[in-house]
Amino acid sequence: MENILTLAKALSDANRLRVLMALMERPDLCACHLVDMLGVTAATVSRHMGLLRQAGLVEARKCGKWTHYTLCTGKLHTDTLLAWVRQHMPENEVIHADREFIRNRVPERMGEEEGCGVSF
Amino acid sequence: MENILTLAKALSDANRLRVLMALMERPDLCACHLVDMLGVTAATVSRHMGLLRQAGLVEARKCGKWTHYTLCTGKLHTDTLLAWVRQHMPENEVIHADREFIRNRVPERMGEEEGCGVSF
DNA sequence: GCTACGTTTAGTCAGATGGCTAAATATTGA
DNA sequence: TCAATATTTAGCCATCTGACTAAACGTAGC
Repeated sequence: MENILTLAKALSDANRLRVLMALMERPDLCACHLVDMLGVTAATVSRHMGLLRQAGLVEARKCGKWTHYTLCTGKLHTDTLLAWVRQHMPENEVIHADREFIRNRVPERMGEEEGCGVSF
Repeated sequence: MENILTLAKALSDANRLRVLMALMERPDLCACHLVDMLGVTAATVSRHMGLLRQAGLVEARKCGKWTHYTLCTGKLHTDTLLAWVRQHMPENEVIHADREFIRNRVPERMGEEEGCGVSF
């Protein structure tokens, strides 16, 4: 039950849902992108990502100064849950704006070595 | 997003998960059964059921003095979500005990007219 | 109408949650 | 080493949540 509870709580916040949708649109976003996209402080992003990581929904990869996040794949229960989120998330303004933000402000391919490659 | 948020929050409580699992085991439980099963007050059960109802996961049917609850079916997003819960809920002690409770203390077929038919 | 019983609502309280700022930590580059 | 930048941790505060009690509401039966 703990596992399901942890996953449900991880989805129980609008900003965390936005992050998950963003990572479906563009894997490998780094924290500084999420700070700008959500409009909250780096500290707040850090805590949200910690929760998503603890729930097993995302994994972090340190790349120099930057931390890149990716959706976890390969586990049946989280794969199914993320598919459910993607399928039933309505196309609202916020999600649409986030998608635009990513397309306009986040480079298509982020270098493996040189961090996120953009300064905001 | 609201809808997904509401559903995620509905699943974010151990007692509500127990209720959902109980309703999968035995549809049509009435509030007094849930009061005994969860070991909380009727007021608390009432609020939990209100949240589950608002989320579109259960529906209530008034039968004389008693209120019977059933899982909502027929909507893709909630059907999928409930299937996910059923499939990935681990067989822990609490869930097992609840199942035993239902088998031992809740009659197999509850009358349509005469309420839940048991007194505790 | 009155009583009994099941449920809901109102009001209160403790603990969890999400946000912030400030300080600490880690890494890059001069 | 020192400064700059990205992230995390600690500490604080406002709001949300889940529990309770007490009171209100609804229905059945006398």
